[in-house]
Amino acid sequence: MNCRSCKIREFAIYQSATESELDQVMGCRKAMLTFKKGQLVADGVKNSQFVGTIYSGLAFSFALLNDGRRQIISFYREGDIVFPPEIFARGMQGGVRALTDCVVCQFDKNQFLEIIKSSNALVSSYFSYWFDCKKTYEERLIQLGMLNAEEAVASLVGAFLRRQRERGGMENRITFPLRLGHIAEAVGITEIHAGRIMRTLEKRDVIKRDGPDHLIVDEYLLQQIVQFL
Amino acid sequence: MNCRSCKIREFAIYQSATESELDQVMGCRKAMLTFKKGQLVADGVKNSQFVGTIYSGLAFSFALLNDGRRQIISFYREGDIVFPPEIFARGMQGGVRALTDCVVCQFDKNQFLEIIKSSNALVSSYFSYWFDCKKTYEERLIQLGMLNAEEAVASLVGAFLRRQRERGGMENRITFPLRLGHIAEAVGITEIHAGRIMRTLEKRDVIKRDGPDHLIVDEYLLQQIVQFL
DNA sequence: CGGTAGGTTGACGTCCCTCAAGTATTGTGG
DNA sequence: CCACAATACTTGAGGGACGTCAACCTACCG
Repeated sequence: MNCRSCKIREFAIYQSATESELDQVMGCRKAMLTFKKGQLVADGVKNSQFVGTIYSGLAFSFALLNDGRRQIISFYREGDIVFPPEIFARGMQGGVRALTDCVVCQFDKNQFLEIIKSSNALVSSYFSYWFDCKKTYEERLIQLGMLNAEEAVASLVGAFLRRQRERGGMENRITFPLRLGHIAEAVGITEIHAGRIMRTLEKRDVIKRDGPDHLIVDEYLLQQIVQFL
Repeated sequence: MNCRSCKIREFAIYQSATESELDQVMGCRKAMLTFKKGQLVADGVKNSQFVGTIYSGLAFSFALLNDGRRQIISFYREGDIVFPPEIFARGMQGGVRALTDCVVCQFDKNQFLEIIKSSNALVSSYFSYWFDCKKTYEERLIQLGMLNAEEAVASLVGAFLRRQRERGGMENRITFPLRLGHIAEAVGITEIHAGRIMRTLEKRDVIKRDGPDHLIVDEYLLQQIVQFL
C-alpha cells in the first residue's frame, strides 16, 4: 500500500506533502494494522512511540474513571491522526478503541514529527490541523457544559453529518455506527436516557434509523434544536 | 518593555527562542494593552489578525448561546497564548474577557506564526504547547461529561492549584478570583448551585475562603473528591 | 446614607439516573 | 433452517441532583 496512491491522502495531515516528502512519511510507517470492532487500537501508556492515521473505519478515544465510568473524548475517521500517548492527562486510564472494523497506519512518532518540522508546508498543515482540533474540542465543551441531553445528542449527530459532508457526501443519510452506550458516554448521560432521546428525536422526525449503522437526518429540524450549529 | 528581560518569558511559548528570535518576536508586537476586570480582551470575529500573550492577570475565553447562556471554555494566565479568532467554531458568539485587570501583548498573527515556523526549536515548543493544550481540553471534557457538580468544582480548584504550583508557588493558598457566576459557567451549573457547593466544600474543610480572590486548599481532601486528579 | 455587586437560604419543579422487566435483533452451532 | 444465547434496545416507576424563583444578607464604595 503506497502513500502516493492512498485514497485517503487528501484528508490526511500530509495532504500538502510533495511526492518526496510523502516517501519520507512512508519510510517511517512501521505497520498497517487491522482492528476488529471493539478492539483497543492504542492505550495511554504503551506504544507511546507511535502515531496513527486512520485509513478506514471509525475509532474513538476515551478516558476511564476508577469507578468504571467511561467518557468518550473524540471520534476519528479516515485521514484523522491519532496521538495515543498524549491523550491522557496525569495518569488517567484510557485509550483508543475501534468503533467499527478499521485499518490504521502506524508511524514512528519522532520521525513523523521531524518530517513535518522539516517542511514549511507540512508545518502549516499541522498548525491548521491543531486549530481545527481546538475548535472541535471547544464545541464539545459547550455541548457538555450548557446543553441538555437532547441538544447534546442532536449536536453529536450534527457533527457526524458535517464531517461526512466535508468529505464529499451531500446526502442526509449518514454513517452513524454508535450504539446507545457510545452516545451516552460521548454526551455524558446514561444509556437508557440516550435511548429515550433517540426515540423522541425519531418520533419528531428529526432522525430516522436506517439499519443499526445509519441515520437519515432532517437537517432543518436538527438545526432548530441546536441553535448555534 | 523588552521581551529579552520579560519576567514571564520562561512561561511563554517562545521560552526557547534565541535572543535574535526574541527580537523578531518583539518586532511583530503591535501593542501592549491594559484591560480592566471584566473588559473584553478579544472577540471571535474582529482582531483576527492578532495573537495575544498574557503578561499579567487572568483572562478566560467563553462562548455564548443565543439564549444568553455563557460557557467558559478555558482560563489563561501569565505566559499563556490566546488565539482569539480560532476560539469559536462555526459562527458561534464568544470572546475573551479579563477575569482580573490584565496586561496583554498583542502580536501580528501571521508574522508571529512565520517566526515560529522559521525556527526548529520554536516549532518544537509550539508542538508541545499544543499537546499540553489538548490534554487540558480532554481533562475538562471529562470534568463536564462524567463528574457531578461537586467533583467538577473540586477539579476546577485543583487545576488552579496545579497551575500555580507549576509556576513555582508551593503553598496551599491560591489565587482564585472567580465569582460564583464564573464557577457556574465554567462547570456548567447555575450560580446558586455553585454557591451551595462552595459552601459544602468549605464546611468539609476542603477549602477556606481568604478574601474574595484567594482560597486555602486542603490538597489531600481535594484529591479524595476528584479521584483521578 | 443609599446603591451596587456578590453571596446565602428555602421551597418547589424538572431533568436525568437507577433499577427492573421486557422486547427486538444479531450471531452461532447443530 | 432452527434453537439458543448474547447483544442491543424499550418502557415504566420512583428517587436524587440540579434548576428556578424569590427573599434576604453582607461588604464595599461613593
